[in-house]
Amino acid sequence: MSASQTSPAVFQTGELAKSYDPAAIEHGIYDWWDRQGYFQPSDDEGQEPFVVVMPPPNLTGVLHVGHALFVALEDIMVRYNRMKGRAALWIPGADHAGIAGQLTVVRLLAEEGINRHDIGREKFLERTWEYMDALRPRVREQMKSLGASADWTRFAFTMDPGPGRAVRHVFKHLYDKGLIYRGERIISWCPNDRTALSDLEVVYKEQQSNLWSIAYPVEGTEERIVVATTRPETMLGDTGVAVHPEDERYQHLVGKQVRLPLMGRLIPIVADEHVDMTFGTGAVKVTPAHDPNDFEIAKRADLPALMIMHEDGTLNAETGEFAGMMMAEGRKAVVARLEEQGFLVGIEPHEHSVGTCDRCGHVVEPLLSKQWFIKMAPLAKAALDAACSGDVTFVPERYKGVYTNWMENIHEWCISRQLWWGHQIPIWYCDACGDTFASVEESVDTCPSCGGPVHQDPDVLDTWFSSGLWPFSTLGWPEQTEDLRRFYPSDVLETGYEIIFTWVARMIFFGIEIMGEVPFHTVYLHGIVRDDEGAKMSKTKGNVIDPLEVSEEYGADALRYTLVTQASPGNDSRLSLQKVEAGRNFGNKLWNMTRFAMRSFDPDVIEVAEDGPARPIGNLQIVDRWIISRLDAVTAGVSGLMERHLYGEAGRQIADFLWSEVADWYIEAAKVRLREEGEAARMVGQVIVYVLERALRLLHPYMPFITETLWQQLPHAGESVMIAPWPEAGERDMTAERHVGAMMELVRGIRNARTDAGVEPAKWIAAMVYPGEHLEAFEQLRGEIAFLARVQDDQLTFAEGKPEESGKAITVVAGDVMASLPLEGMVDLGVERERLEKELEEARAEQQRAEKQLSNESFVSRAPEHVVQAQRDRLERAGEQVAVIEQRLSALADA
RNA sequence: GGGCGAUUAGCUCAGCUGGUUAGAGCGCCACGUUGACAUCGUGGAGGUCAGUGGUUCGAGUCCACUAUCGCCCACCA
Repeated sequence: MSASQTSPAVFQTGELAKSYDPAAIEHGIYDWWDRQGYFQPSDDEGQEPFVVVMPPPNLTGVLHVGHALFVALEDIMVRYNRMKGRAALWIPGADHAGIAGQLTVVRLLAEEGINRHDIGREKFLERTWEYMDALRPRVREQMKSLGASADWTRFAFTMDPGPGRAVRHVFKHLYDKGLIYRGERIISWCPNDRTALSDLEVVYKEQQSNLWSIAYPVEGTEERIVVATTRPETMLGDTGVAVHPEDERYQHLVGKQVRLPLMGRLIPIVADEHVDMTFGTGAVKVTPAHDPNDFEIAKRADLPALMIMHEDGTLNAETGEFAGMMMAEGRKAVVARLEEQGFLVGIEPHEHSVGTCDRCGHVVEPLLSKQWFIKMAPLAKAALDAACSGDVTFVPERYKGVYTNWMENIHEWCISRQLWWGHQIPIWYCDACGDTFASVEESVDTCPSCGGPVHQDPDVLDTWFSSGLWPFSTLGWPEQTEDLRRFYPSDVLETGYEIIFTWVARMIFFGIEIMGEVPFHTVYLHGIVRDDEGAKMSKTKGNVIDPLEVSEEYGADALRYTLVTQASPGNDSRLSLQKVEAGRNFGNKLWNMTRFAMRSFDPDVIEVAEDGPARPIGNLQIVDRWIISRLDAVTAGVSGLMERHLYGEAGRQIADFLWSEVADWYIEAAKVRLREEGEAARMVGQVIVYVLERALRLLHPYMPFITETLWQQLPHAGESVMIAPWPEAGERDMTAERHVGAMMELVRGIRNARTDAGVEPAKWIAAMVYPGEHLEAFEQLRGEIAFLARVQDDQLTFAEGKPEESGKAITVVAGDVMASLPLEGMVDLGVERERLEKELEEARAEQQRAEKQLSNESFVSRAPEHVVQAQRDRLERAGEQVAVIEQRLSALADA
């Protein structure tokens, strides 16, 4: 079956539509690529793999514009490396999203009036799977519509059997090694979601609150000791008061007891170094079960921990009259009662940060609880070394510091969650002998030690546990698969800077611990895409830009191009529809350039070599040599930028080349020879096709759909631009660049002068040009110069020397080239004088700048020769300009 | 309390290893339907590159400090 039979209709050559319609071309191409098998890496062992593991989007909704950004960036990396001849593999996937996932389904059920506890765990999980299964293909389709060249045959979901098995193996490995343990400590508890959270799932928010001072009567004395707190309700759980051991104000009280107001129980006054003598009264209440510091103090002073809260955030029976109130309610009631009984001795406004749940926003309560933890110190050490040694590098580099700083101050990771949706902890308890053991089996029936009945720990793992295994769990680990052997470690991990800790760090230490090797060598970080006013996009604010709507209207190509080129690595960016529109306009420009090319000559006469249209040789005009040289310069520059991950700059340079050099100058100049037809036209065609085809290859990673469509229109070699080789840069032709540069300056100078003199744009004029060293070149460029500057062919003359006319003419000074435009009857001498005076001022300023530089002795002796020479040339040219303009001005004065 | 980033044209941003007169898109002004493109073309206006000091022959670019804004981290009762 030939490619043309199955290829999309838009590939059929023929007249292109007058304007670019992204929707018309983007549908259909993707499936064709897929059918061609381009998304899968070749089996060729000779090809070095290039692997990117996609950050798996949560299966909780549709994609947002942040997803579009990572798709664009990663796809650019993957397509570029594929064209470079690497066996490119981009592994797509999706995440079950733990709390977020469960919450989504809980809300959905709530709409049906169903509470998850009524239907039970099993039924709830069934519903969750239904939801996720329905969403999975949608997310996949959305990424496809953005052009993601990912290998869908390797698509992975964190809750699939493979990744699930990896989770159990890693858990057992760490458990048996003593790196996972169960312990009772203060954790962050979300009363709304009724689960423990890790430090990273708590978001601190500054809140204006109060600092309440409470007097605790010291038993057996008349004294009262005053403590300050931001959470007065926790006093119900106080089991002590602490002061600094060296605090002279309180030394006599240490060892005595206070009677806790409202509760009436006696609690001791203890000394602890942790207390800050300078803060508040220097005495602090100790609530071991609800504050991490207090818990530590209590451990040292051997104070009991008293829980005062239920898991739903209500005060428990220990709190007496306050039982049943929510913590916030309890606060008001406690304060009121304290005041009533005369224990409240002060309230002052105080700003402090309150922990909230990252997922639901509810205030988080510190709580003593028995949870599963990972001992981080040993894992962090290796992960830190990897960054310090350069095994893992960061783009931009500054994030290395963010990462190492976190690794150096790492805390234990609480991995158990009191949820239903997620990987159930593979720990089993024997009901007979009480044994606790980890198992890699999905289900265990009997205790391996005594054969008694067992039950599994009901909790699930933090969703980031499975995400942390992603670089190898997606490749089949713990099975020693062919994929694992060939594609681990991956090359670049591209993601948002906001998940360096939650995700990137964890993949690094898991990778090193489990695989013995870092999971990737480069971490590329992107920023947040904000709205055009710099605000984060959110559904509640109503400022979200839906990437799919936008790409439907302006094209996925335009969206991708815009997202990537408007941003720089690691920085936030602002997106607006206006910007995407500019991207679409660029697409239209490209479309019309190709359209012009294809209708200007017979494609059959274009010579095509093995790797594409043949590089034109032989009878080349200067402009041809110029544009090919420019293409080579851009190719080299862009390749270098790609290697350094400067994708935004690379994209801008490609577009800039196409628009302001190929379209604005080469194609315009080419019209002259295209009129001639025959061999001249054929040669121009060869050059245009060569340049366009190569530039389309450079642009392809950014705008895959339009480049494929247009590439198929042009004479080409191979099936698809997607698998065409990345262009190699040839030698530059500096001579051609210099001459054409001078020509461009001259043309601009003439156009400028025409405008200033008020010459009608349509009028063909006469010109006497003094090309200096460009004489020979300009003779060759005569037709182009005449056409571009709108000078009548037979009225364009070249002369040696400098303009000396005294008649009614306009003098043009353009770099080292000058011209005189005799415009009999059209020149307003006053206007011309004014214009020349302005030019004279500029030329003199230029002359002075060069003089100043050259008069600096140390500049001449210390700057590199070519820099000094450039100044000398500049001085000479400015001098000539000044002379000509002065001569002309004096001639005008005589007239 | 520590750390990081930003500050360049009216707006949004580039400017990679220091080197002529600092660029782009959008917006603005004037002109324009010349055989690809009005989703366009030609020309133009618009910047003491936040401030101060330093290094250097030379600084938007490197260093130090300051200011403003933003972000991250931290067991700030």
